[in-house]
Amino acid sequence: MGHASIARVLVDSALPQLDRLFDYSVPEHASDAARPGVRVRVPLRSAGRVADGVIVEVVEKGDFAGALSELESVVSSAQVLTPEVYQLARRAADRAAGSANDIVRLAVPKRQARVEKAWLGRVESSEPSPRQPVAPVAVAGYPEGVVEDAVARGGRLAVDAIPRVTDVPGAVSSVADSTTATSSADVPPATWVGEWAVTMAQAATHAIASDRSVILVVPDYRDQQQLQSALAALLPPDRIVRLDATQSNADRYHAFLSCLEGAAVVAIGNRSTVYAPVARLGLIAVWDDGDPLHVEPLAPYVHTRDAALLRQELCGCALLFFSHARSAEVERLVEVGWLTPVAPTPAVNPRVIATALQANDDAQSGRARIPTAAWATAREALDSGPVLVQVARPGYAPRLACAGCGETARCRACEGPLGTATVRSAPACRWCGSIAVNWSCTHCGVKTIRAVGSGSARTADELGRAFPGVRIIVSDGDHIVTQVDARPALVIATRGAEPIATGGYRAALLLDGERMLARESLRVAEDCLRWWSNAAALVAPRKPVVLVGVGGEIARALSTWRQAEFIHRELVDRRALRFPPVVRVATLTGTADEVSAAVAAANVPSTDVLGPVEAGDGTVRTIVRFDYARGADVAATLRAEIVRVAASRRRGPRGTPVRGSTLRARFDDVEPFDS
DNA sequence: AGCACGCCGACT
DNA sequence: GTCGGCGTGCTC
Repeated sequence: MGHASIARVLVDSALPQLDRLFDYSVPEHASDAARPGVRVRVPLRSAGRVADGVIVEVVEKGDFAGALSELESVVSSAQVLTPEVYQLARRAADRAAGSANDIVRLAVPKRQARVEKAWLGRVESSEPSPRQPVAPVAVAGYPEGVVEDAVARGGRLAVDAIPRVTDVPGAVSSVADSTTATSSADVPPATWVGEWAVTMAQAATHAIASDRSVILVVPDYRDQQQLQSALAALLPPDRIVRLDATQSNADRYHAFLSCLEGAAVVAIGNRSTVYAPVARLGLIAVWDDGDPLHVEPLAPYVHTRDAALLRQELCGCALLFFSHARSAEVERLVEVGWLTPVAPTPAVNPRVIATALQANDDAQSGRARIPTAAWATAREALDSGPVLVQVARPGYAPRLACAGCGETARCRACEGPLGTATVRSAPACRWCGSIAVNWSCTHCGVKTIRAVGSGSARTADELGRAFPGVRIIVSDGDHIVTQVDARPALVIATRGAEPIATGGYRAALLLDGERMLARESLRVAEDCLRWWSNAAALVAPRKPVVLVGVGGEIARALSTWRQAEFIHRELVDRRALRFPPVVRVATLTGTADEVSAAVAAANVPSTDVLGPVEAGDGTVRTIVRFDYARGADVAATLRAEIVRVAASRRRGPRGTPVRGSTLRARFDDVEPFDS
């Protein structure tokens, strides 16, 4: 043995020009240890240092003509970067004009030497203990075999979730009987979950039963809890691997390593879980891809949905997108035939009453924040159980204005808007938190403030007065309640923070719809439909969901439970305007010179160049849009510009940095369209 | 990034 | 003559 070999190494560097493989010769003594996927240390001559890296492959003959340096050392024998995940990182980075390194950092958690040693000791010393075979569980509530077939053949579906809550047998039941609402601080297993979680768990059993792994991605930890409870009822614990942000680094790294053991497992977690190195991937399922928590905030900003699509293409696994209200992106994929839509059979439609669509016999109350019909619904439902009240914003008065001129009251220190958290609390800045003392209006000098609008706390106050003796539970961003029991209560929640009620809510009031729709954003309608649909799905069968103050197509879409038709029309509108996701966009920031050079290189018609606009700090921002067919080409061109700018970035005379920034590109970010 | 290489102005 | 400025290029 022992013939000379060459290790191809991805060097851990933030420099775009180093984001490729470097060849190193493997010294004789390291020839056993230098296996693909292991972490190594390598010399980088011109940088004059030793860099961290990962071996991507070991070959006999590399393609580099010059003299090779030797690997300095192999850090450990754990093969943390699998070939599949490397391919995915490379493709995802290329698509986003970013670095594979940045994706690898998301995909492979930082090494925890202790955890790794313990794991290696266990895995290398003993035979893997065989895991119990798993029986597949039929996917209930859908046309027979449709979801199962997709899992078996690597199909791609957009699944309309069943809008119901359901109890999961086998979970700890004390929660349902507890007298106080459960806070996010102590996280019990959910006993009642959205039925979507059960469907996803059932689909997962089919992959595991045929010895293939599953990746389940959810936006946040409350969704994750539901899914975990649903999974725990169907699969043994050693088949479930949790990868989430609430874990300690050590737990997270251990979970990551356990994916590498080779058994078919279900990896469950938030967005970066889509890169989990599970063996024989058979299924990726994503819950509610329209939730903004699926947007990766770290460069190169690859969305869970896009990473999932790439990985599906790479490995041929099944891919399922579950939601109550399809995102525009998934709707587009349905319309181009890439995803097949699947709906529950029989259809399950919440009973939605849109006050603005009703024959209006009392016009006055139709304009009230809580019209009489909604009061009546709440009053009646409160006899039998909890009632959900969805509001737009937390706090007491989300906005404070000058009593004189009506301008928004702003913080002296930072210009942030003032608000009050409770009835008694003093006005404080919502950005920096400083208390506003001796406030006076900068426009007219008046010294008194008045409250505008109602937050969750004020709504709770008002409802508490209207329904004396009724238990009030508030769940908002500051304090999220995950579960409530079946006894009567008014549950006031900001959108997205709704607890799950045992047996489902007896009614829901969706307030502030008009205000939610007033936000200036490309996705308002889509987001609102999603928030309302997700809330409606928490209500018990045939119990009323009252949508207050919103009419038109969107109200009709919710009340007929035909969200896809609404999103379809939304896409038609965006097609006319050439707005995403009908086209792709890239947001370019940097100095004026850099950006204009990049725009020129991208070679899109001038009607598809939006900008430049000042972006502060001497930088500008330009958006270019282009068709999907040009995506690879535009990304490669922009990447070349980024590398060129980074490589030629120089100091001006006297060593002062002559350029304040470098060129950056961000793909498919719709926020710039919001203004 | 960091470092070497290289090509023109002031100096012992 | 050559010492050293920083513009340019490369990192296996």
